[in-house]
Formats: sequence, structure tokens, C-alpha cells
Amino acid sequence: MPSSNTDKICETVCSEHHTDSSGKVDPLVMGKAQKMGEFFNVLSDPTRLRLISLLAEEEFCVCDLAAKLEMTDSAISHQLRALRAARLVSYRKVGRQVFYRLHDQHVVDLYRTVHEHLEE
Amino acid sequence: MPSSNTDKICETVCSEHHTDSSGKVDPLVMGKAQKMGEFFNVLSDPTRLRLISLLAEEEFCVCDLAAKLEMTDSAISHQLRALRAARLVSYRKVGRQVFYRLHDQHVVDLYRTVHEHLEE
DNA sequence: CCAATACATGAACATATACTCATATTTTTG
DNA sequence: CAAAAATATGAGTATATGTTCATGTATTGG
Repeated sequence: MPSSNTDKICETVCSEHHTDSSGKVDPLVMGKAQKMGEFFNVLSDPTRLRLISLLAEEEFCVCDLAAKLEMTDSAISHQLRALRAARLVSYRKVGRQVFYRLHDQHVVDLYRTVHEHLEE
Repeated sequence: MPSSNTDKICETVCSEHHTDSSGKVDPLVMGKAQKMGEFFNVLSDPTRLRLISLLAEEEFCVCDLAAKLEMTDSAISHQLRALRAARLVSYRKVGRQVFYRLHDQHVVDLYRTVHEHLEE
């Protein structure tokens, strides 16, 4: 028989070892965990991170981003759509070009913090 | 014909609009983008985030974590494995139980920062 | 020792997603 | 206005991943 969470035996035993007197610690509710997961998921793709690394320096149009990553305009446009949906980037239209930039300083900070963290 | 990044026309034109005098901004190299993506990917799953939310408060054994999330021990163990591989959690063995905790304060901070950011 | 408990793991399946290809939309140019 | 340029998007495909199920390992208790 496979292990099951319906066996409440362990919970009772383990709880006695916990330092928290209340013993009541609830997990993030599903809805919030889902939203938070979607946010991090946007940051989990190498292509999108490379786009962010460029936009952390200055704004670029789609065509330039595609050239710098040596990928098709279409692939880049799809990923920019995901970054837009997550409100990680903003854009301004100039003629038939669209210049993208990071949405705010908070995004820049988050990127740089993790970037430095992985440099150990 | 589909759009292609081999059309260098735009790059030349766009670059003239850039404020950066050098015009030389390179993206994150593939290897680093891959590593960074893997890190964020671990944080992109609702179940793992719910585990982190619990471990941000105190340490728990696998059985308790499974009970609190109302999931099987197996599913939780698999996810803890991913969190271990990403060095997001540490653990200590006590008898036949294994107590997990967040690896360091940096993880707690990262979680709480994004958690607050999504509370707007 | 032997059975039960707590946890870990391998395989399989179902779902999600990144890219390609084709096509659509908008703006400029001749 | 017609053609081309810059970007956006829908469908399809190949790959990645989260859970379940079955089983393995280690520790405790009778």
C-alpha cells in the first residue's frame, strides 16, 4: 500500500516537537500560491531572462532584441507578450517600432539581486 | 515569407535612436540565463511555494507538511527534493523523521519581498 | 527479528509551454 | 494606393514537469 496523507499519526507526534505554542501555521492559500507561481514562472525562462538583462541596461525595439539574442522576431515577440502580461515590461510605440523597457526599478532590483546571488 | 532575424535593416536604424553611445549591450550568456532560469523555475510551482510559506515560519517534518497541504507524502517528498537541489531548504534527521527548514535568511527575504509585492 | 512507520525514488501519464511557421495588423514609403 | 517593414498572433509540435502508483530504504518497537 502506498504512503498516504490520511495517516494522521505522524502529525500528532511531530507537532509535540514544534516550538510554536499554537501549533497553527497555515500555508499560503492555493490562489495566492498560484499567482506567485505564475510570477516566478515568467522569470524561469532563459530567453525572457536574457531579454530582461538587456532591458536592465536600456530600452530596445523588438528587432534589436531579436538580433542580439540571435532569435526570430516572432519568438521574441511571443516572449515579450508574456513579460507584458506579467507587467514586467512597458513599451512605447514610435512609428512602426515598439521600444520595450523594464516596468519599474523593482524589477531591475529583483533581477540584479538574484543575479548577484548566483555569482557565488 | 516569415519574419526573420537575418534582416539586419532594423538593427542599424534602431541603434541610432539608442542613448548608449557605445551601442554595445550584451545579453546574459546562455549558460548563466539557464542557471538563473532553473532557480526561478523552482519557485514557479504553487506546491513548492506553499511549502516555503510554511517553512518560513518554522521547521516541519515531511509528514506534517503533507498533512498541512493535504497532499500525499510522496508528492511532498518529490518537491522537497527539488527544493534541496536548489539549496532552498536544509534538513536534519531525527530518528526516522526528517525536519526541513529554509536554507538561509536570504530565501526568507526573497519569498517575503515577492509576497508583499503581489499584495497591491 | 519482523512488522510498521517515515521518507525517498523510479516509471508513467497528463498537462504546460517555447519555438516554428503561416498569417494578420499597423505604419511608412515610393 | 501598393508594397514593404516592424511587430503581433494562432495553430501545431516537441519537450519539460507535477502528480500518482508502486516499490525501496532506514529506523523504531514489540
